[in-house]
Amino acid sequence: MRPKDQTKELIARTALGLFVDQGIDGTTIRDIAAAAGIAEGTLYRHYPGKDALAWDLFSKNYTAFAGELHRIQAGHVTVRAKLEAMVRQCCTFFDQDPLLFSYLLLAQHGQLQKVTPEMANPVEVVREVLAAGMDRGEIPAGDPDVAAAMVLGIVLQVATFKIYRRLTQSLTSLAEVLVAACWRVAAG
Amino acid sequence: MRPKDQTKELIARTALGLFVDQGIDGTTIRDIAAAAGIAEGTLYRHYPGKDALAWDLFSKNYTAFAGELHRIQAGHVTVRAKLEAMVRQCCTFFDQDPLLFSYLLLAQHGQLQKVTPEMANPVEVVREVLAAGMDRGEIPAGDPDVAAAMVLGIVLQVATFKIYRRLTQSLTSLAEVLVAACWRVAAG
DNA sequence: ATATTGTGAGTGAACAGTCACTCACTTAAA
DNA sequence: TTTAAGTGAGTGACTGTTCACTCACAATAT
Repeated sequence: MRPKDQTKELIARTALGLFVDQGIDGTTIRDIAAAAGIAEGTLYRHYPGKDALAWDLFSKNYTAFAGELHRIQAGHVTVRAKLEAMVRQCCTFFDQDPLLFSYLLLAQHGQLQKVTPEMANPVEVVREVLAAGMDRGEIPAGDPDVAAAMVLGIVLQVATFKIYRRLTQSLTSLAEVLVAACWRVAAG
Repeated sequence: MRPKDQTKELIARTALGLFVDQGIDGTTIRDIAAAAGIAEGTLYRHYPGKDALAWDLFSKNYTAFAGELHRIQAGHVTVRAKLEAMVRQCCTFFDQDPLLFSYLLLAQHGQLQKVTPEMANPVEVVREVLAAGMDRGEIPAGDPDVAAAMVLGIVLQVATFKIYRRLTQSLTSLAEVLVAACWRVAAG
């Protein structure tokens, strides 16, 4: 018998991989159990069900990432520095765990409706940084939601290209280009 | 009895709406038939099956949009003008048929693997425009895939924010901001 | 030291529900 | 009358989930 936490982690990682390349609906409990080398029933010792597994995988990592972004951003003074730090953090995250990053990006469409406003949210962190910068006059005033969308779009679409193998470089190696682009967009 | 084409169009539009707000896997043939006010069997008179319906809906509109982008871009000389025309076309498309735009954006993840290289592709159109501009020295040389990703990201993420009602303005009203941002990113 | 009991992760056949799809049939246009 | 669109109960495959059971191990009693 495996230690309990180890089995739960095995299930989580196995499901993550299958969810990313077959989709959540396209992945069955039997798929996960077979790939993890456990019985179907075992999965239910650790998770209430498939939806709960998918949601757990999403919400825990989504809020954790939001928390990291918030913490890292708080360590800098200027918008420019905050933005740079956040973009670099995204790149590092992607390169360290592309599967998890892909899942957060992919699962959004299905899970985002369950995200409550009080949950820590990466999008909100970026928006707040830009909104504060506009208030302080560091960057030109404008709609902070639009600015946040554009900045996020630059990073996330490059990540998406990597996922679909349209790009082969590491995101970290592109960090400078991305930071520069984001800053140009934000600084107007 | 309805004319054949009219029924097929009714099925297509109804499916489009359900696919966008429940996902393709989350939408059943019964859902589509009920919403369209037809019998399940009727759907099979017009489409070979559910997958074929989803693919037809995606591929026809995806390539049609790519074709429009290509045509519109060809009507301008400078990269700057080509880019502006393409961005404006995206905005117009979104505002005129947000449901269809959402579907193309959403269905990508599931259907993109069926997209063959010889199919007309909006992403490729943008990439080609930027690559040509780099060759001609109109914009600084760089990785055209990265540049295409950043430009696309700006427009698509703003569209995504609109879909999730994080933004309320029409995309057309944001066109100038988007064009300016895309140009700043492309022009380095 | 040895025997007994309790624990809970692991199992997989069974279950009830849902799905995409079929087909014998009806309806109505040509 | 002929042709084709429209119908919806029926079908079999597959789904998420359950549950009675196993068994390695730890705690307790002897």
